[in-house]
Amino acid sequence: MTVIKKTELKNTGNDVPVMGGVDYRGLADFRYAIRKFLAFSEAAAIEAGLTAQQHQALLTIKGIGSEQGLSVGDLATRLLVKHHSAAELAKRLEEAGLVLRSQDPHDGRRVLLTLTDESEKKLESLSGIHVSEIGSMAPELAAILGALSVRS
Amino acid sequence: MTVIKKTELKNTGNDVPVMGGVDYRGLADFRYAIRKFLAFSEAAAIEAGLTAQQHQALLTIKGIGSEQGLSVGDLATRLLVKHHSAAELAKRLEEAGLVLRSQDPHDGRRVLLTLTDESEKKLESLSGIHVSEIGSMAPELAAILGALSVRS
DNA sequence: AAATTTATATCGCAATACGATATAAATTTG
DNA sequence: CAAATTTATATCGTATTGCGATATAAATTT
Repeated sequence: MTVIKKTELKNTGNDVPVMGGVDYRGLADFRYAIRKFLAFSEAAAIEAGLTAQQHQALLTIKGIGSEQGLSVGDLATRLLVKHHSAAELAKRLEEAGLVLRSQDPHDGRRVLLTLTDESEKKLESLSGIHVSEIGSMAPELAAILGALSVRS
Repeated sequence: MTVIKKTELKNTGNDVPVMGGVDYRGLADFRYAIRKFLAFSEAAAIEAGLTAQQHQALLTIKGIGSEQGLSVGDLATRLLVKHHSAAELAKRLEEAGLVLRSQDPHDGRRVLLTLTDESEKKLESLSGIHVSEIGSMAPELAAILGALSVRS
């Protein structure tokens, strides 16, 4: 692992980092891109009367669940949170009238979540906006990823 | 805006969504990819004795800052948080011995943040791990982005 | 020199994910 | 087939963290 003094490879612009050095600028740019997307997304969700978490839960239920819905456990798996965190999220969603809970007929322990008409509409609208935004940011993101992957 | 009954376009596998429909599955996959990356990153940071926020702050200071450091305000801008949230983060970083604060000689209001030797080492190690991980996930992410961008 | 603007800091609050724990249904086992 | 174990969800108290409101201090404008 070659360590080079930072004074020698300081990024003062869009320079390509010195070979062998760690591309801190590229990594920082990648984070910034992710944060920008998440900030955009949260603002859109809030605008629609949802929290960012609620929006993502709805999207997961709709995108990953079957016709019968998605279980709380599967929601947790997909959101990468603990099962009881997903249970709490599901409770809040139900209280807000955004999901319906139903017992899985094949397994009484499981609770299946489905969207309501209201959340269905909100999600459809939000999803359109998001596809557009992702389309706009994709080239930049691809460039960042490419630059980071070259010297790895 | 064409609305198609969900029963007609339910994603039961890796099917390409019906033309004109919203690609909920693709959007959900994109979110999942982001969450996986962030979860990986947080675990790596914790492993190194940092919180995810501290790690990202260090990366931003190193990747975006000049030789003299990065101001609290610029850190806030890049992390997309409010200025006082960045100030609190900076305070915690200093308490943890991960950054040094110094007054900007050209503007007494500004506080410039620089890494300590310890955080410099931690960041270098973490950054190497991250470049590898990003290299691994890049193809999948590109595929998801491509699929989402095609029908937009 | 006073007023305004800019940069950072402090305080109390709210949201949310977590660990520990509980309940209930399904599965395994003796 | 009943007891023990495992699996799925729910509840409670706690800790972290970002925010709004507010404060302080330095720079800039008037």
